[in-house]
Amino acid sequence: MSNNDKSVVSRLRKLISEGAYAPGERLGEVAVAEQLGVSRTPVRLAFRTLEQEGLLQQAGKRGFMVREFTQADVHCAVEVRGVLEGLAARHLAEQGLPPDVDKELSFWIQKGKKLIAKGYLVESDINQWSELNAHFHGIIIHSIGSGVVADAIARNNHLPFAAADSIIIDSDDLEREFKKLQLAQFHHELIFQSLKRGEGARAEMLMREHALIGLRYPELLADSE
Amino acid sequence: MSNNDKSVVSRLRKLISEGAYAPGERLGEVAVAEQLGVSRTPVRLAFRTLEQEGLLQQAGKRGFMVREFTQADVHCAVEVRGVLEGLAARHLAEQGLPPDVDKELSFWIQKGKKLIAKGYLVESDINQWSELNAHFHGIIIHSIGSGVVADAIARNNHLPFAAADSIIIDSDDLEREFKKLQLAQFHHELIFQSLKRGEGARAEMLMREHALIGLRYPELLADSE
DNA sequence: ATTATGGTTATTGGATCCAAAGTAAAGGCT
DNA sequence: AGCCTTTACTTTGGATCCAATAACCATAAT
Repeated sequence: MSNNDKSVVSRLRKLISEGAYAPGERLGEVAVAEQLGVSRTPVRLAFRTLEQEGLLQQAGKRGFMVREFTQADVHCAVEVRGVLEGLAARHLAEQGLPPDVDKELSFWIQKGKKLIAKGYLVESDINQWSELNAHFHGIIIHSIGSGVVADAIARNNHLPFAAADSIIIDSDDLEREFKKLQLAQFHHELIFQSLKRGEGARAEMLMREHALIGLRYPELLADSE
Repeated sequence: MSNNDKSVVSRLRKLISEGAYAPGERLGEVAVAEQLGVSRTPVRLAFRTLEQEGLLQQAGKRGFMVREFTQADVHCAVEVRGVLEGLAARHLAEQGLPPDVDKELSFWIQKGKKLIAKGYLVESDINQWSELNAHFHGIIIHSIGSGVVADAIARNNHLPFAAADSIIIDSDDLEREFKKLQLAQFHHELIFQSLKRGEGARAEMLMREHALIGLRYPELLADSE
C-alpha cells in the first residue's frame, strides 16, 4: 500500500481503461511485472485490487484476464450511478441543506452558469467543466453522514464510461457538446433548487435522469440540429 | 487466488464480521498470519481484497485497521441495497418476465407460502427462509443481462448487516420474527405480482421498501403486540 | 518542564526462491 | 491414424529474505 503499490494499481488501471490490453486478454504476472519494471509481488497485490474493482476477472483456474464490457454493462453502470447519486440527493434534500453545503453548491453552479453563458465552448472549457462537475457531484455524495454511498459510487466509477465526468466523448464536435453541457448545467440548477426546497423525490429523479445524459441524449441532440 | 488465498479471505471476513477484532483495531500482517497458520503473503493479498470490500481501511500510513461501522453506515448500506435491487426489479419488469424466471420465482414463492402457512416458526425454518430468500433475490438480481448490478450488490453485501439474509436477528423471539417473515413473504408476492404485470415503478418501490424490513419494521411489530 | 532531535526497534513493502498445479506437447499403444 | 498417457515446461501461489520507513523512546538542549 506504499507509493509503488498504489502506483502499480493506478498505472494498470489506466492501461486497462485505455485499452492497452484487449478485452478478455490474459494478464501474466511476470509479463506485467517486467512491463512496469517491478517485481511480481506488487503486481499480484494490484491484481487483487483490480479484481475487486471489476476491471479484472479470474481466467479459469489460473490468473486473471481483462474483463470485457458489453454495451449492457456500460448502460447498467450508468444506471447504477444514477440510483446511487439519486439516493444521495434525496437524503440531502430530506435532511435539509446545511448552509455550508448550500454555499459550496451555489459556488459551482455559478461557475457553470458563467461557462455556459458565453454561448459556445472552447477546448479549455472542458477541463473546467470536469472540475466543477466533479465538485458538484462530490459535494452531494459526501454530504451524507456515512461514506458507504460514496464508496459504492467510487467503486462503480472504476468501470469505464461509468464515471460522471465521462460525459464528454467527442471533443471534435464542440457545438453538440455545448448543447449537452447546457442541459447538464440546467440539470444541476434544477437539482440544486429541489435540494434547497427539500423536495427529496424530485431531487432523486432529477439526479437519475441527469446520469443518463451521456447515454440517451446524444441521439436527440443530433436530431434537433 | 488458489484454495488457501480464498480461504484466508473468507476466514478473515468471517472473523471480522463476527467481531473477533475490535472496530478500529490495527491488524498486523505477522499476527494474522500466525493466527491463521499461513505466511504473510496470502494475508497481504487478502488485506487488499478486504480493503476493497470495505471491511478494512488504511491505518495511517501503514497497514490496515478494522473499519468501524456507525449506525448511519448500516442504515445507508441497507438503503443502497434497496435502490440497487429496486433497479434490478424495475429492469426485469420493464423488459418483461421471461417464462423460466417466472417459473423459478414462482417456485420459491410457493416455498415461502408453505413456510408461513403453518402460522408459526420453528428453529429449522430460519435456514429454509434464508435459502429461499437468497434464491428469490438472486434470481431477480441476476436476471439482468449485465453482471454490473449484481456485482455492486455483492460488494455492498460484504458490509455487515447489509446482506438481504441478515433479516433474522433475534432467533429467541420467534413469534416476532414470524410476523416479520410473514410481511417479507407478502412483499415477495407483491413484487412477483408487479414483475408479472410489467409494473416497473411499483416493483422498484416495493423492493426498496422490502429492503427496510430489518431496519424500520421491528419497532412497529413490537407495538402491534 | 517541555520540546526537539536522534537513534533504535518493529513492521511493512519488494524481490527472490521453491514447490505445486496446470497445460501443452510428444510418444506410445490400441 | 487417433486417442490416451506420461512427461516436461510454464506459470502461479506460498514462504522467506532483505531493505526501507514509520513509530516509539530516550536523551539532551533550550
